[in-house]
Amino acid sequence: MEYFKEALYQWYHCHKRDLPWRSTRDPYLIWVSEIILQQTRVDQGLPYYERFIRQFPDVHVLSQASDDHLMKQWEGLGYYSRARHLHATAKIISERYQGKFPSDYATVRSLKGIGDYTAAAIVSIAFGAPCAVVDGNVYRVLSRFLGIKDPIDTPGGKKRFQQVAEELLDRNNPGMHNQALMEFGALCCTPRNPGCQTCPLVSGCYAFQHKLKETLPVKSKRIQRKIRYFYFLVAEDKEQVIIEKRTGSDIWKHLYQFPLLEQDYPADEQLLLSMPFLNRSTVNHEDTLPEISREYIHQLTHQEIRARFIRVKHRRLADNFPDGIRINKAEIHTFAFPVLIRNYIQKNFPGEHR
DNA sequence: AACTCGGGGCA
DNA sequence: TGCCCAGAGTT
Repeated sequence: MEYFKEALYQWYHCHKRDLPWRSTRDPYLIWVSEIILQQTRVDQGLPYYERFIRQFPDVHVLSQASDDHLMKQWEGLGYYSRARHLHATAKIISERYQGKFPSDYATVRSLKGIGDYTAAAIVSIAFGAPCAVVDGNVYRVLSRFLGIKDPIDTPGGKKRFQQVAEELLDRNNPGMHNQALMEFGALCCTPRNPGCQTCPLVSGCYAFQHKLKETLPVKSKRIQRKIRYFYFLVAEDKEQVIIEKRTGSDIWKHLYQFPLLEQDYPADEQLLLSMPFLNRSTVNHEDTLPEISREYIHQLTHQEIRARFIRVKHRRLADNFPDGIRINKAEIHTFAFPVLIRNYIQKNFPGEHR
């Protein structure tokens, strides 16, 4: 495997991208970048990273941030529990560790939002600790090059890949080794249309020789989507509109939305207009009739959201939203919304965006 | 072990 | 459309 490693490092030296978290060893910055990059492409995460560290340049500033401001910075990035865990962990580091980021794997691994991958990434990159990372890139590169057919989404398979990665690790420079493996998977050994023509490792690649580059790595399960129907009540008058905060164990926790009626099936329009929740917005003869928006379809990994917005323009918003939050429309852009709702807002609420 | 958490990019 | 992305937490 020395051939593999030498060729990989050579490739990395020539082809690595110039990314901001590569020019620092500040564990805080490494940590933030790793959390943002969980299940997120570099191209998508990069602008969020830049803005995030500008807003929160160190762990103390982050620990002092308000929840809403933090979520606003994360708006649109998805997997919002990452932001919550980041916040909680920043407080722990700021208080219990006096702002000094722990440097051993076990302690780092015990922090909220940091699993096996992220702990290994932080301690290897920031502190040079001999820990091997296993992420989607590593699964792909190792399964293809070595012809490992164990599924990557079962405990047994994960254990196998972890062992192989640890055996392969260059203990002289674990951070560089880990990043080289991942960068190679991201740029050359890609999920589809891998660059085998220009690959420096092709001569030893099991998948290439056996024409298995389309079938490796192996996954045992496949995802299935369920469809949910969301009907949002946009109750407003000239100055104000009603929103509420999402709680409970569901998507978009701690983001805001308009008062919601959810169904497992599409609602008939007449039925919709007679919905009890619409009565919360007392419609009287001085108000305009409800307007029902087009259907917004929002694809997520495990579900498809089909949403409509029922907009009621009141002459004067009554005090009948006990669990809602009454805000000035001019402030609506300071709250974090799911992308689906943000899209609606941008088209239907004039004013300064961000 | 199986589910669930988002959003965007790609063929 | 289905799959994937510098995965982690919950049940």
